[in-house]
Amino acid sequence: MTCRWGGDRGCNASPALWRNMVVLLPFRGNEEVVVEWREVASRQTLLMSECFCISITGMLSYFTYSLHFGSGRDSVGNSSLKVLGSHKYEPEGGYSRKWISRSVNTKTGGKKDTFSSKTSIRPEISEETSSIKLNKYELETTELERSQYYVQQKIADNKDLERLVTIIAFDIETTGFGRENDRVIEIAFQDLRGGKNSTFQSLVNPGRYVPNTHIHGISNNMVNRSDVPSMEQLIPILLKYIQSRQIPGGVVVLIAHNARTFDVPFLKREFSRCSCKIPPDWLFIDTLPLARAVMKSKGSKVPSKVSLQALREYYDIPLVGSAHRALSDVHLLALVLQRLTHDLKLPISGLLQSSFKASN
DNA sequence: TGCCAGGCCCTCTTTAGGGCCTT
Repeated sequence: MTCRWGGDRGCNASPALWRNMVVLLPFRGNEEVVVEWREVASRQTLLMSECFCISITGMLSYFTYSLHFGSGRDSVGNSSLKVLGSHKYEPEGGYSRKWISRSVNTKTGGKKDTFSSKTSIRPEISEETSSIKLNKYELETTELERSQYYVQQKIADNKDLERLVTIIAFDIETTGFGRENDRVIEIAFQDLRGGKNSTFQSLVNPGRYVPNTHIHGISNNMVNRSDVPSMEQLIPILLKYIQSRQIPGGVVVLIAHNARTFDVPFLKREFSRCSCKIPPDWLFIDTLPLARAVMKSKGSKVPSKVSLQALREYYDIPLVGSAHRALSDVHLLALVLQRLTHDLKLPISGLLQSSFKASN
């Protein structure tokens, strides 16, 4: 299984062949996904130009998406996505197929940073700082301060900010801890608003041996295959997924456990390796400091157990799926985040105050 | 032969040591 792009309960896409194929595989009983891979040209740059998705109200959903290798002058950061159709599954009577053609603008290159015009001045914060700190700020304004300022300005400008925020939990599985030598082998996202197309998951071909199968259960044979996309091939799809979830004029916030020192630096390194950059308007939040704050507020000694699995046990959240698989951990993180923000009485605006950018 | 991830946080403290977190 290599790709999932799912709805309320998640769907599963599993290309068994890399090119010229349509695959149907069962997922969670009645759910299935149809994936079609098409080779348009010999160039090995994957573009996702067509995406058939899906959708089914009620109990079942299907996603079909078509990927093809781009040709000509297309680039990784500029491609198009079309939602072309959906499959309706009828467990007792087979399929009924209904195709809908709908274009979605998914151009990813040259995206304007809507906050950039507000980064040069910051009077209200300057008034609160000492002269020494002010001088430091003027000389060494950090990206973190800027990103926080973006959010503060956004809150000030728009009282409906919370409606404009897209919070996406994510997780990666890798071949190890080293950013330089290790590689991502699985990645998953979940838009916490839920709804159709709210989850995305894919295995990633690392192009190297997987030494830590005992951790996540992802074996060498599962990912080092021609039908599993490499990170370079997957990045355009990730960008499209995130963009498809972003509300125009809104803020995308990606949340992970230990994001600041593991997931984000790792992701940043993978993007860099593929000559790509994480979009500057993506904000990140690390739930690890939130967990430490909760434990501290409860009187627990810090450091106490604040791993994702320890938090699952602390909040008495049942284990669903396999721990250390990206999508399972993402689902768990979404539930843990609810508890953490509840315990800390932290509204979205407060949560955003702890956000940072990948460039930090 | 030595290194082998890196950052945060706390303590038995202060500039070091060690545990925790991510795979």
